Amino acid sequence: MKAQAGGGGMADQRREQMLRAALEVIVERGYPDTRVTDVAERVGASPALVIYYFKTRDQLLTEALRYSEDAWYAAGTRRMAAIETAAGRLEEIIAMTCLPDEDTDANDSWLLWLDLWAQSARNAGVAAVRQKFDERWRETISTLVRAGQESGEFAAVDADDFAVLLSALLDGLAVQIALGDPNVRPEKAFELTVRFAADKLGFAWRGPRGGRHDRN
Amino acid sequence: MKAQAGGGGMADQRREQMLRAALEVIVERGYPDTRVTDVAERVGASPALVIYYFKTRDQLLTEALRYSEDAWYAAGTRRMAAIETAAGRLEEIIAMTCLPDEDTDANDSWLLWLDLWAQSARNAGVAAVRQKFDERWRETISTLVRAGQESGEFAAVDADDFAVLLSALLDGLAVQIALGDPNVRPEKAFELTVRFAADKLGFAWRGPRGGRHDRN
DNA sequence: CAGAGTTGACTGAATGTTCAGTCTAGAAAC
DNA sequence: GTTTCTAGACTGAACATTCAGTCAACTCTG
Repeated sequence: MKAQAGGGGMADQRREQMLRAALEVIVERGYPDTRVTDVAERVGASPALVIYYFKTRDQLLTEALRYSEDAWYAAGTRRMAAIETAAGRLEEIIAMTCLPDEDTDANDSWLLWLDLWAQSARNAGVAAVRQKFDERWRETISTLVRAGQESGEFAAVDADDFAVLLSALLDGLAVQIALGDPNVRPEKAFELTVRFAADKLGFAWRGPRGGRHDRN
Repeated sequence: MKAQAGGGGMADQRREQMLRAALEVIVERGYPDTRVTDVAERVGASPALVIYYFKTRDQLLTEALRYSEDAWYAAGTRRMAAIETAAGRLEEIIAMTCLPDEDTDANDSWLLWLDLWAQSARNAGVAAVRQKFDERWRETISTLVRAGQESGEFAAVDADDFAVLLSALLDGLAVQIALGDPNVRPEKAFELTVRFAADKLGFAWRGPRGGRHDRN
């Protein structure tokens, strides 16, 4: 029964395992209803061990959110690095939030965001995670826009304003998509958003992708 | 539901008092941490009485959310009725979600929305409230757009697509505003959004002005 | 290299608290 | 005098966190 410690980095592995388990539970039950016991069960350990690693439930959950956001951001920048045109990179950003994806568990990210926002209102730790993430993301967008402007792909709009607008739009659409609103299908949301961006930034868009994942 | 009418709806008054109290507590503590006792205390009654009226905590909270959304929607349509031009009405809609307001507790609405969304993911009752509210709101926008098109104020864009876009944008901005993101000030959000709408619908906007919601 | 000591991972059984919801019975209204 | 409203005391379950200690794998030391 008891999986005893083997070699050295057991602890780190265990921690990460718990973080991932916590994310699963948060998606299933929601942040406030995620119990230490749930996480413990999922990694085949006792609740006491989870507390042993994270000190408090709140620390576990906050760290789990940070872990998830970091992973999402990293995946995003990794993907964008593989695309040459600014327009293509922008399209990828939009696709990441609008379109479900099989590689990552991006699907879960949406639900996680809802919890992240709701918790941010009262939990300082969570608020910090969100703040950092949002800033980073808007920064990514505005940098991308400036790059496109320098290369002549994009028109001369205010990059920061555009970043605020686009990120807000994506957030709003993500809510609808996460909650499965029948009036806002992912493909539709994607198309509307790209059209919006193309219109604002003045680049031509070649229409909806025949099949997404025409991987570079 | 079993409003016995009879001699003065004391019961109805009590109910509404409790609903309002519940909303206050939800804003302060968040939906999941709102206790029956909190609501009872706020109306100077016993927890047992609150349960007597609402049967379960969940029913109380769900009904409170519905109550709030209905009130917000009603306030919105009431205000719009007083404005003649479609562009003016649209501006009012945007102002309602972006700008803090002294009459209503609209400020609270934003935080309420975050909870509403997060709960919608797992609570069917709350999900129903949200679904209905969103649909109604988008309907309001698209109807307004069509009216503006008939009167020649607005260009011929797809009204439904525009409604999806605008409502998502407003939702996304509401998140930032609700959480007090320093990079997204209310006035800025308002201006960006009106510009977006004016651009899309092809009407002229006379720029930000102190004339509108001047409370100073 | 035996064994004494040390450490890190781990657990089962409390502990204490927090709440939603119930029960009993009294007060008010009709 | 029955129905409606109300409170106080209580129950029962759910949980986070603590505690005291187990167990195996190490590192010394003589």
